[in-house]
Amino acid sequence: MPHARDVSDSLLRPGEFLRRTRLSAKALRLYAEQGLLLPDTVDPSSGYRGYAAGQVERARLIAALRRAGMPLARVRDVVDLDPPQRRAAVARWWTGVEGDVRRRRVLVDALTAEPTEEEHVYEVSLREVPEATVLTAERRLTVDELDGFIAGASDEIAAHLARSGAAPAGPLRVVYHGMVTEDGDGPVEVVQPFTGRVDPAGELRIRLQRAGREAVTCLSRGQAEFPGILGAYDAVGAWVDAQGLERAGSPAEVYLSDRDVDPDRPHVEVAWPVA
Amino acid sequence: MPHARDVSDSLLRPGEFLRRTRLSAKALRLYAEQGLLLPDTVDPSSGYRGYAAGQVERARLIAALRRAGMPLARVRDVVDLDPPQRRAAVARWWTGVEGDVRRRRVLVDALTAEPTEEEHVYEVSLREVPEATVLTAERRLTVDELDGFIAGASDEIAAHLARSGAAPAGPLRVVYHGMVTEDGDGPVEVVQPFTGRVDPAGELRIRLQRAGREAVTCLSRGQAEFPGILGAYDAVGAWVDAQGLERAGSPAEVYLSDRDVDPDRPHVEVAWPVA
DNA sequence: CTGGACCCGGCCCCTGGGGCATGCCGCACG
DNA sequence: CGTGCGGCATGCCCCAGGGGCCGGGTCCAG
Repeated sequence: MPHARDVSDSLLRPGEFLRRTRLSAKALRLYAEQGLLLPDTVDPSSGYRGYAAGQVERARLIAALRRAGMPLARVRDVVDLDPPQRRAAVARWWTGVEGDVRRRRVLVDALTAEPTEEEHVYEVSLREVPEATVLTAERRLTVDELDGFIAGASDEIAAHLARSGAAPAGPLRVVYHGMVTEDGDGPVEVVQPFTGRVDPAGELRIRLQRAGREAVTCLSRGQAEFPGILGAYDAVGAWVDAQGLERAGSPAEVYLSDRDVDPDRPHVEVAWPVA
Repeated sequence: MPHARDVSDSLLRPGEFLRRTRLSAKALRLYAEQGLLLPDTVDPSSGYRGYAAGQVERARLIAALRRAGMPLARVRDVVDLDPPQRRAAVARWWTGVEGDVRRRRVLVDALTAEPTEEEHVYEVSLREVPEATVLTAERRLTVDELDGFIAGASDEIAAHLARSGAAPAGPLRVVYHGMVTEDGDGPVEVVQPFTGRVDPAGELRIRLQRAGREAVTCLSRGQAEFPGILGAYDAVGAWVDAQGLERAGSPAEVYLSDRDVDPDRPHVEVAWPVA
């Protein structure tokens, strides 16, 4: 029999604790360093750690969460909750994971689909855009802030329109002013046409969008997943050039439907103003 | 208009290439260093990289695969395949990812399930084990080799029994000789009782398993997911002690069903020989 | 010729550990 | 009472897949 048993009948040396929890030595030390699973006692002279038998359960919980793929930072938030809250927190986290997997699956589906008629999938056409009064929010940002900004700005715009008694008149646009001409990710403008009278508020501005023509192609949600959408920009730009037209202003994405709808239905247009 | 356009009408400077592919500068340099996306030209004096316009497509493919979560090493294997093979390779990889997610989901389900009657879920009982002739494979290994060894050994055993005209007589057992008594992960033995005559082959050995008694509890697949199964070992061990019996020999897992069946059906028993 | 945009290489940081080397600790056995 | 061995600690380098910052070189327009 090993020796550690009779020192104190519930103080486990690391080796024994490892066997009971099937953690790795490195993991165990890491959790100790990070305060996630502090040893019951640490011998000040030798540095030897001792774990209480009651810590086995906590260690196994941590091991289970890690095996489920939960990051240590979140494990830290979760382990100290009481069981019902903990279950809820784990479920919330897992919901996010599943969402992420769904997004990746859409991408993979697009990558593994037979090309069928991928070439002439971008049917570009020309259309007239009437003058419109629009409520806009504009910001310079980097790629990772993009989704958050668009979601936040469109909510803000919708709320302000509702407060003012005005109504949206047409789909939401996101104009990328900085695509090629400027540095980083140039200004991005979220644009909502509306009818009625609205005052500016906070970062929201009102401007007139001039009438004009634009080249446009329509994408399903599957096609619009990054980075496939870049092909649409290329296609529209090339079509404009091929028609002998001139690109004027900045390209935009026009959102025809909310997120999370059928991936094969028309979802977004890529539009480029021409002169 | 920026300057880079007229040097060579299809040679892109990094900045322009970044905009077209929406990769990050760091990623682009990394891929160049790793030979995944080599620049068309590198100015020997300045080190400036230049990309051909035709490389945009490849870069976007890489970006898409990375966004789907494919590791760079696998991206490297996949990008150079011709499209049909590439689609197949991506699909194969994704199948593995989905399998991994399923495994994690089982764990999360177990962690988020209401405890209901978790305490007395381990119903331990005592049973007689008759003498049996068994074909076994034994090896010392570490935790990460475990699954592979068990799968390989059980296949090998089944094949050898079939070759010899013998038949399995009872479920497969995995005996953990090293659980507490020895270092690392002590020897693991895959044990298949059989009827008929069989000669030893390769690493496969034949031995007699003595009759005896064992304490045993039955687990569903959900309960058996690591590390929940450790609780079952604890429960069986504690039950043996509580009955005033003595643990004899090494604990074993008895596999009643194949993998990937209904997570709530009985799947595995944890058995501990007693004297 | 000078400013500013652009670009290079290098360094340190993150997560969640794996692996190795070097050296201490302390228990059992001879 | 020494000695050997297993357990344990510390420290260092490594991985992917980059992010971020710094110092300095490049290149083009005004």
